[in-house]
Amino acid sequence: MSRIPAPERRRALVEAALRVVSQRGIAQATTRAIVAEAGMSLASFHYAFESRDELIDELITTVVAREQEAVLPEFVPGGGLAGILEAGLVRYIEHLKADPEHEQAMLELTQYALRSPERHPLAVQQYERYAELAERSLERAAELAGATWRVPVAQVARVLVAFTDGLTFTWLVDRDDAAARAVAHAAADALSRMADAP
Amino acid sequence: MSRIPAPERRRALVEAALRVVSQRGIAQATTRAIVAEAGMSLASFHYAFESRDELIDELITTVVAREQEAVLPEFVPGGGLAGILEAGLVRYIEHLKADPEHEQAMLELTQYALRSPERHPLAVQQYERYAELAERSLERAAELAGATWRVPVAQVARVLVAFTDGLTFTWLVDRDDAAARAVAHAAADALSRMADAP
DNA sequence: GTCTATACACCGATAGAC
DNA sequence: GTCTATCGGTGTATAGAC
Repeated sequence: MSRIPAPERRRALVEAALRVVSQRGIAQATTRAIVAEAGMSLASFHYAFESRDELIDELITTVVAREQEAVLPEFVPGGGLAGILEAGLVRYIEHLKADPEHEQAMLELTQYALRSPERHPLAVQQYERYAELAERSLERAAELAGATWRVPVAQVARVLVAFTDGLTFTWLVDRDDAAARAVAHAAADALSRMADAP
Repeated sequence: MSRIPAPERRRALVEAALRVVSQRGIAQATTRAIVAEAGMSLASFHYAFESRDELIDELITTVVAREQEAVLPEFVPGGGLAGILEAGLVRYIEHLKADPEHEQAMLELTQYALRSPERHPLAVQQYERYAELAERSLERAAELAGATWRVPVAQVARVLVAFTDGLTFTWLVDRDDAAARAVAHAAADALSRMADAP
């Protein structure tokens, strides 16, 4: 393979690693599996990265950094705040169904990070990022509904993250769409009660 | 080591495996680590079990079978259904704080099971069991409050399981007790609205 | 810089002495 | 039945030819 600058090679390996983790799980994401996915030789890996751990760390930070707001609230005429939130959560469910492996990979990476003291902060960062994204969505939702958050939005955001996590985890187990929608409905209801309607 | 009947040896190995998974994670739960924890030789393992996979399967089924109702609702005078549910969830948080590694182990075992088609049914069974336990708690809570579930209890139970999972996962990341209580409060609120007050 | 070949540790599993 | 010793395989990481 021709000469590729190290940063580009790192990016390619991170992308390959994400695909392997998504498709086969973190336990199967060995350096050998990753370089095979990237179409590289094993030695190239250790030219670009010090160790497998270094790659996993970069994988987590990369994938978290580019995480977008999954729940973009849209105006739902007559739905009120609860309706807007529920629509957002239903859209998240669609996103989850479209790429379940990605969400499963994220959960696995989090759990992996939780197991080592050095990596635990990565998981914390990850969830701070999630909370930040949730906060922005909640602010926009309240704006659309003309409502005001009674509880600090940051606090509401953490509840939303927890609800989303639970929804994701249980859906990954049973793949029950109706149950997921019931969770979305209940969660939207609970969240909307943390705001004052206009 | 003196002669131990096979079933007893299996039990001892399952208990050792649970301790290893709890303390170090499933990735570190190798047969060698497990027999060391159990104080046995490596060969004894394969006398009691065909393979490591067989042990993991038995670990999951055993630990799920003996799972108790974590949330035992108690009567909270004047609290109403929401108060009873919230008190139950707060008690679950206490349980989680008392033995975080156990809940983390359960989540890891579930995720591990999700990754192989043969084991996926184990995860489904696990969550059916959770839902069953949740259902009983919800029935008792409604009874205590003199309320009636408007939505089928089985459906409410699944929402409760999802909320509990999300609460667990996020708390394991940030260890933020106040945030967990906020989730408990919101969840109890949402659940109570699925019932008719007397 | 990139490869093949290999070092070395540890994995699950087993053979064979007792 | 229980052990020690070992097998074959795979993991991460590296040496050395090109």
